Amino acid sequence: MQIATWNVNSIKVRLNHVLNWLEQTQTTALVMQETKTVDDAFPKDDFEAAGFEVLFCGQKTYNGVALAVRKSQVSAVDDIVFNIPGYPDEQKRLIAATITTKTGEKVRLAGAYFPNGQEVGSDKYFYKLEWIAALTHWVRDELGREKNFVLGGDFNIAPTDADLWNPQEWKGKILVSAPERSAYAGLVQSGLVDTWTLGLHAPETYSWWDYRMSGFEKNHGLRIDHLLVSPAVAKDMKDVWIDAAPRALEKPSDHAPVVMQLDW
DNA sequence: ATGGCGTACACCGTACGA
Repeated sequence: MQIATWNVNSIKVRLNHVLNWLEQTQTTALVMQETKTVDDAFPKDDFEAAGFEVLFCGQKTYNGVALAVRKSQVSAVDDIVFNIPGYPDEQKRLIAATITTKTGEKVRLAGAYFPNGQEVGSDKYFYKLEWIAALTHWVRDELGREKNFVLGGDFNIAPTDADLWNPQEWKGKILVSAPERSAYAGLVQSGLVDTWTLGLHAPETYSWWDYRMSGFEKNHGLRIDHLLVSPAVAKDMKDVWIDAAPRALEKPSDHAPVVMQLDW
């Protein structure tokens, strides 16, 4: 069983990339961010025709999240959540559901699009920190309820300097500031395992590259998309990687999928 | 210091991203 997260930067523009990638990789469940479309315009029929059940929580122009599961491998999708319970928010940034596989495994899967924060000290920055605090609170509750839990998404945080191609230029800035990194660590410490720390990875492996200045060709990237899992899931994890191939296609998203393979 | 590129909305440019 394979679970992945991908910031698609517009589901309408990226629809064929996403469906082709799901077909090629045979991924079981995918959470998507920055769908950038209202629910009425989400390409639901295209996902269903490709064999997926899809849930989505979107808005005009910005943000928006979705979750697709392969029907041939999943028998039930329950307890759907749109946005953080108890944290009223116009911005659509969280989706979750409990998935039961045909082999009888049950996993709570959440997909998150963390606020970008724009600039340290800005209103958007404080919203980012507040949003992460609310998410952390919710995750703690969820972990008490379901032993198999996966949180994937665009976290908009590079956890260490090894996750930046040019750490000296990012020092103290948005995506790397100490309060953001500390919020990331706090989220992990609420009872999750950062899957990236379980494997050996080539250095300079990133999940995002700027469209400008040939960022991808030069591998001038950041690693800001992550998969965090409960200990029970970590125990059955076989591998985790970033699939940079879709970033090399025509009209790519600026993010690449992060993928994890489970022993299920 | 700025913009460089891409997307959305809808102006014929602005907001936003990371």
